[in-house]
Amino acid sequence: MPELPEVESVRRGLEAQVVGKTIQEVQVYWDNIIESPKPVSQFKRRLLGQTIHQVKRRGKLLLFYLDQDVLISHLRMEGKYGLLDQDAPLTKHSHVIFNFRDGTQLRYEDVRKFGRMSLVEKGKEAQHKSLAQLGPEPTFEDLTLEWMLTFLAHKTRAIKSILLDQKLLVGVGNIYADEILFQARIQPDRPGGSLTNEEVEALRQAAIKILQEATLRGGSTVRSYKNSLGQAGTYQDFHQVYGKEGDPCPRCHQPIKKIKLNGRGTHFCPHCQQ
DNA sequence: AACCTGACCTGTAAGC
DNA sequence: TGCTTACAGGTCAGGT
Repeated sequence: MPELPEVESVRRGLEAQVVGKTIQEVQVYWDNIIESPKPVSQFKRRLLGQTIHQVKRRGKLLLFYLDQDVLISHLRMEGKYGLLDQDAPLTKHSHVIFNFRDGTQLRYEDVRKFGRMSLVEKGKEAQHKSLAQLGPEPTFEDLTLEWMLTFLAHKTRAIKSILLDQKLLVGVGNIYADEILFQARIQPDRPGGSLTNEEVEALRQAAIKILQEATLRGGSTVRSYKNSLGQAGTYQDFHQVYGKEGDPCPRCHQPIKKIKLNGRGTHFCPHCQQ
């Protein structure tokens, strides 16, 4: 579910909630969520006694920095964290529980069970396969026009699909891909390599601006997203095309169209995105 | 290498 | 009211 703005909002909540807490016990109710180490008993044992010192983010990944290890966590479509007292009743979607020495617990809940966690030795997290291939963060310093032009050269696949893989830049998912392409006035099915330099620069500006603005608003809540404090985002109130099929385009008033592109619902204005 | 299609899961809403 | 189908903020293994 969450894209960069939502994950960053979760990160900020978690930073305020769990930094300084020491893990006393771990429970796992759905083994497939734990990627490594295997078996899950190892994952649990290694966490015992470690204190959370920092919560960072890279793309859509959350990174919990502990004494010896880094817990890498991806929420995928429906993952959520929450801090509760240890006597609060579990729900049917509570899959991983971190009990702390102070009597509270961090809970990972995930209706679809798509989320994944890995525990890696501190210092080796950048080499982990979930991190090693990631593109730059969407900032003016990291995401340069030169990089984007090089990356996109000769690419034949649709620009929307390129935005969704995390190599050109990190953090974009299905909502923000549509919003960014609308802002940049680029049709989602244009081959990546066919964009002009001006269009690539427009894409760069749109990506940085929209992801920053959405982060400022705590992300978008379309169905179920909440941060670790239980708060919804408000950026959905500013969506121009996502979820707006049939509505008039905010620029030209022609109806917004929804198509399926590479298996993903895709919203755009056929009139002003060429 | 580059690209596309299922598979992973469950819940909700729409269609009949 | 039921039953069936499509769809959902993501990624990856496997195939062409």
